Amino acid sequence: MDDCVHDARLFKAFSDETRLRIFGLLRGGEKCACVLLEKVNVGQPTLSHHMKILVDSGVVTARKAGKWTYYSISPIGGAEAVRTLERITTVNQEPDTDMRCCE
Amino acid sequence: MDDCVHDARLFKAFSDETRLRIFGLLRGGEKCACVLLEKVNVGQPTLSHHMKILVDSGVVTARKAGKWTYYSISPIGGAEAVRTLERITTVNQEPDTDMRCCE
DNA sequence: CTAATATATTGACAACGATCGATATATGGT
DNA sequence: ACCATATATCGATCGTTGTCAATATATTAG
Repeated sequence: MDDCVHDARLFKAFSDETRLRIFGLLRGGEKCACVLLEKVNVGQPTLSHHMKILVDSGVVTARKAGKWTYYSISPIGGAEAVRTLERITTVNQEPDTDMRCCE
Repeated sequence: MDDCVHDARLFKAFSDETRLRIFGLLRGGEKCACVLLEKVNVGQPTLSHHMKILVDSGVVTARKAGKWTYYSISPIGGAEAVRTLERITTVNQEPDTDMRCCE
């Protein structure tokens, strides 16, 4: 039911400004790493580091073609992340009993 | 349209295991800080620190009553976070033009 | 007013993460 | 085989953040 560790790692993928800028580019469709590199203002090893985080958390997929690697948003991974966030932020129907504090 | 800085800060709220455990408790309804303190395994200053982050990012609301402070999930803040994540992970209808790399 | 309780703030510290330069690996062209 | 290009990995650095102990503030009870 609640693996907070897993979910925390998932949302860490979205908690960095550079990675969100990468998402902004990938929203326009699949991109080669070299295109991302010239649009995002980080060095090549740093981009590689970010792409690994995004792929490992399942929200981006990598497709290797020859020398190049193409990245795109995973619709499934994205939808799962959204559903996870919905679950986390949704209040239960019947509230807890006996969870009041002193007073 | 895209303030990555703002969004990154929003998702940082969800990127910590302890804060997700707090959400798990708040899903059962409004809770006093003292109840959260005895359920979550951190010290009082640390809990206070986490609650500040959650309130500042708009996903949790604080209600002060006498000595006690009651926290609950903000349905509006939560829904906004979900919509933000939906936007980020949704691929555009018509792809970018001229964004291919060499080859 | 004083004491007790609830929460917030401060300061310090350790762990983590983003970044870079250097280097390694992989692939295709000549 | 050699070279150029694309991406990954390594090691170091530095800023960020989660944590706690100590202290401050706020509120209620007596």
